[in-house]
Amino acid sequence: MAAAIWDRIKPEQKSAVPQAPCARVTGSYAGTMVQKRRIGAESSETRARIVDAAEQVIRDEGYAAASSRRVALRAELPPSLVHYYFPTTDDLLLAVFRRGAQQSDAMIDQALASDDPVRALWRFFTDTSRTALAMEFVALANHRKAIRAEITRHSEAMRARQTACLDRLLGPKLAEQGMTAAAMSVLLASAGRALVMEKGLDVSAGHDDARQAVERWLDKLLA
Amino acid sequence: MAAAIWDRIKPEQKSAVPQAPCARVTGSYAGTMVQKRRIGAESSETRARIVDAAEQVIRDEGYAAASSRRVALRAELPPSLVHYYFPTTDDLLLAVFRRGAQQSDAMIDQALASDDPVRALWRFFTDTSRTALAMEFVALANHRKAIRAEITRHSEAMRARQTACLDRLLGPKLAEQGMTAAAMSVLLASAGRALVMEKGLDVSAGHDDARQAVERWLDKLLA
DNA sequence: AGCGATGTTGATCACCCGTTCAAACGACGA
DNA sequence: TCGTCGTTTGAACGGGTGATCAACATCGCT
Repeated sequence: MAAAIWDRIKPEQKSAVPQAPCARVTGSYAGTMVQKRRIGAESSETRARIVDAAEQVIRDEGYAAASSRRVALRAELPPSLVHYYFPTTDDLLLAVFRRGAQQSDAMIDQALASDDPVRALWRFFTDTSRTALAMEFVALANHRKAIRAEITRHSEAMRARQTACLDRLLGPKLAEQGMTAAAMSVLLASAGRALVMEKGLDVSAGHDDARQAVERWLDKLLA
Repeated sequence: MAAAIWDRIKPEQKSAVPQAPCARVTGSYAGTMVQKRRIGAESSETRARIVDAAEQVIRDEGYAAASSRRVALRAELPPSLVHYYFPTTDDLLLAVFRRGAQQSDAMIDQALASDDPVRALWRFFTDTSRTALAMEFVALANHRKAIRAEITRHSEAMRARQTACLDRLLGPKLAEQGMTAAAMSVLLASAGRALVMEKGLDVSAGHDDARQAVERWLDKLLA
């Protein structure tokens, strides 16, 4: 009766979700912190292959399947190699996110620099493959603090850039409707995400109508 | 070298995510399938406590933390009791979802029956606690087929009900703007979800503006 | 009192996970 | 040729997880 009862009585004992069994601070030396462990070069081709595999796993099986071992399996590499390049699984996920974020940034830059920036932005927001991955990371953020911070940072930066651009392009027009560029950025992004998310669930009622409504609105703004 | 290589060479061996080690079909008897195992009554108070605990865990720590053992810990019950009432973890998650869905339905009914149904619906869409839980389930749907089907079913039903109601209330008004009730249902829901989701990430740029824009739009429609 | 249905418990199986480690491998400069 | 450094490998440790089982407790009914 002794131990078993304790196991279940204590309502809170540790933080959420698995987590590492022990801290990874192997080498402290004469008072100065030294490199905890060797880490593979960032330029390595193997490293890139691991990031690729991780992104595929997240895409295909959801972020919950993105364990270091499963990623290694997909990359056809031994699991320990994953940890050679990414000491922590968080490091790996962060690398995947950062690469995706960079690609998103590039796509947005391209959209905003095109000759029909607003509609290009709308197309970006409704781009299925990219948005689906982004949503996985949002879900991931709920219990991976390191990633959460990065997502927040990046989201805010994207919003700021889009808002500035939309304001430059449509500021006065939007004001006529009692609207701001910031609001437009939020609403366009939200509509796009919703369409993508629901499509992933095979829910599509009203999607064509909604899409048309948004596009009609854009037409009116750009007239 | 033998076994280890095999472990990592085979790119696909099993389906995604952990899963049970063996099928749960203990009792087949003389050709007829019989009850596989005893299952607790649906009316049980303990069962309700388990569902409560599961919902709390999902809310607080994300769905990935919703393991049967963690739920049991939160409910201060031995883990095997969870499996007595919910043979499969999917069963438990499904029960949590269904209860939440029922509550959502009730809230929507109440909103649509109120004397300002449209704005009440908008308030419902921006209700933080409920929407956050719903988002967890959307993420969950990516790799739990049983839950995915249920979410799809429920989402479509909700959409249909809202669309019908909005059409009755605002049909002509919406047509003036080249819009449909279905589009409005999609767009209102998407805006609400986005606000909630981003708030969870501590991203709030443009939120006040977006909220105001939506409310101004509703004002105009209801004028 | 006896008995079965219902609820509860702790132990156990087999598996997956993150992480670490010591040992090997391979290219390249001394 | 040797040593070194970056890379790769397999095994191991500790722990979490879904699921099952045999036993025990409790209650209502005959």
